[in-house]
Amino acid sequence: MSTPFKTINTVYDSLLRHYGKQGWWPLLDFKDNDENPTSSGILKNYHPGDYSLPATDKQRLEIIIGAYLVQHTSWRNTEQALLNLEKHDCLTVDGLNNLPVEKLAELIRPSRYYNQKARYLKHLAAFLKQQPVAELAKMKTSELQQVLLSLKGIGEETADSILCYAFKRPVFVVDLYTKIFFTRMGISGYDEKNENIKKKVDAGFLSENRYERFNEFHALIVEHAKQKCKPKKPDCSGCVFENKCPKILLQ
DNA sequence: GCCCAGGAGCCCG
DNA sequence: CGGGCTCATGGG
Repeated sequence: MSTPFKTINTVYDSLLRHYGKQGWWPLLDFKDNDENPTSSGILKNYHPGDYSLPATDKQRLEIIIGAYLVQHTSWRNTEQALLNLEKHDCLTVDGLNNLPVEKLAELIRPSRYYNQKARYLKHLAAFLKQQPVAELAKMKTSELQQVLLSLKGIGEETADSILCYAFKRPVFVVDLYTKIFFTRMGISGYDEKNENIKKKVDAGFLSENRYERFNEFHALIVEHAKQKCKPKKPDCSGCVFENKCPKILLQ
């Protein structure tokens, strides 16, 4: 299935106009204020339009850990797990390395599969002790992607999320929402390879402000999937694409 | 009670 | 490779 790059940009523009800038990736503390490191209990710290974030290695690490925790988990539960980690000074490489895996599992319990994720995060922390986030940030995107994919608990989607939101690389994150939305819209086939879907978006986003567009597009698709293009029960009435979407069935 | 959330590893044919 | 199973919280 071939999709003109014009279509990608039209869909992106419509989503952005309708939903606005999404402010991903949310951070507990985006002021980097040492006097108030725990974000005073505020939960959804989105930062719409501020693409200078993340600005520190601590913030990058927070996003990387959040990317593990959010797997197949609501952001609400993920936030709680992150707040528990921050409260116990474990949103750091050393903090994680000094924490027994059982205690870690306890702290991240609100996120699902916490025993598994605790093991993976211990593995991550041991790796980052040798290869700090600051070093990863210097790597080429393709090399960094291979490194991320070599870690237990990081698959294709999580690797791309980390590349885009923690390291600000121009990478389009393909998730199940994306496949469903694109299929219904006739942009891609449901069984189409992620690599092919990425190529279509890459071809569309050739202009300036590339990173910003990759950042917003995935976040916008997630928001649209939550509100309207829901996986099982799409709510097409009042959808931005109500009159344009061919509503192709998923099979 | 049901349903679903910003997935990945592993094992098998 | 692709399908099926496991992991195992909390809100609506």
